[in-house]
Amino acid sequence: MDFTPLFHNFAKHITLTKTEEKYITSLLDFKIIKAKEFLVQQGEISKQSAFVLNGCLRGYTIDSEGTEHVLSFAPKDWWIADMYSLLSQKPGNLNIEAMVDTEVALISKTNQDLMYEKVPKLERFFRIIIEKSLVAYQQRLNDNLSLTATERYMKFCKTYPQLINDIPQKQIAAYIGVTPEFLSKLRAKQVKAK
Amino acid sequence: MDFTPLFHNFAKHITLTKTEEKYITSLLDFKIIKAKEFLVQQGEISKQSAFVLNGCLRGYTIDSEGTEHVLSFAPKDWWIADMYSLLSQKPGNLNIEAMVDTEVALISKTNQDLMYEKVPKLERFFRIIIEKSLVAYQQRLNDNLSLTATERYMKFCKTYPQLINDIPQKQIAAYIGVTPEFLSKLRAKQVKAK
DNA sequence: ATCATTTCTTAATCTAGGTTAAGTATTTTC
DNA sequence: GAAAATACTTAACCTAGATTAAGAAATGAT
Repeated sequence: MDFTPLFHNFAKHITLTKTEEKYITSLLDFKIIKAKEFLVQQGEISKQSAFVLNGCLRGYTIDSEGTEHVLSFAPKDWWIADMYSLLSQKPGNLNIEAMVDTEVALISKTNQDLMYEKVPKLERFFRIIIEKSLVAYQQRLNDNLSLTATERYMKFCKTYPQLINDIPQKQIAAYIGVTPEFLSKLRAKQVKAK
Repeated sequence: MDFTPLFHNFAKHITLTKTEEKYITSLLDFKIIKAKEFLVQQGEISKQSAFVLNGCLRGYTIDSEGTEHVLSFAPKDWWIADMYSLLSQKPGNLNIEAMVDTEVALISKTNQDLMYEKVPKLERFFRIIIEKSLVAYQQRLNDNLSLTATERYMKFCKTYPQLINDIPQKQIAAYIGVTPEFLSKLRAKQVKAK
């Protein structure tokens, strides 16, 4: 149960004292999520955010046809949560599932609010990472409005080179917004083009 | 030049003293943007965020084919900025244009950073509104991945009832991600269905 | 190692939504 | 208030990507 990667993450934007680190540690939970198990499932009210210490989670929704849509992958050093449910305290529609056995640091909403009071610097930290996340989602929405499936796939490959070989293609398809069959067709065409 | 709506907006999440309000006011600029004029254009490095006192702005990109994609409408009481450019201080790809004559309160990035130092409560305020914005973009991305054009149009009508009659249909089309011709077809079908 | 499950590929067929084009409102501008 | 510009509609035709289906390859469980 080593939270070092989390404190490295904090250190990217703020400086914490040893005392503050100990205090924060006291508010964290550690959990191992086995492959294919869930951190949250749709319909539940989310109680916590997760920071991935190692392994990989994915957040996805299931639409009325039963099709999955991946909203985010969270490999090592990424934050993930059903922000909608966490903020509104209403049932969410996100499933957060482990793609491989995954270790996470968990912060409950209650403890996060406590942390903000006791260590106001964290308010800045989370403002900054949420800003970055917002920019990424705006960019991705824009990509979905303006790029073809092929362009989105190529962009995904550039943006997540480490994930390409580690995750099933059907998950990439569910992220860029095409069927697995069509992604397969695209890739076959690209190979020929070389 | 009346910033009252902005302080009402702050009051939704934090409480400011009169002194703090005066200090913040000293860091704001007031500007009238005439219809069809720009607050920012793609290629520029954004220097400020805007809060709409009255009127309406829209943020859109133009893709390689010359097609416009609306990322956000900002009517009265909304915040808008090219967050990517503002945070990275690199040239952005967002155009922010007034749809009608619009009055805005502007905060430069420099002054915003100053404000965070002097009035740390604002750090919380902006964390909260950015969180909400993030949830909205996640939801919208999910809608674009999982809903049909008709469903997205109906959802837009529910979400922005006040905008429906005030903005050109082609802007709604550029927001939900269809051509104006196709939106026109959808609407004709809906009218018949009644 | 073997069987079962899941993932990936290929190919034929289909469709939501795009494109092109031409005509009809509706605004804007002077 | 007439002319020009912009927005909206309709319709014929087109295409990127979906669907269906069936086989091949990879992974996992026992």
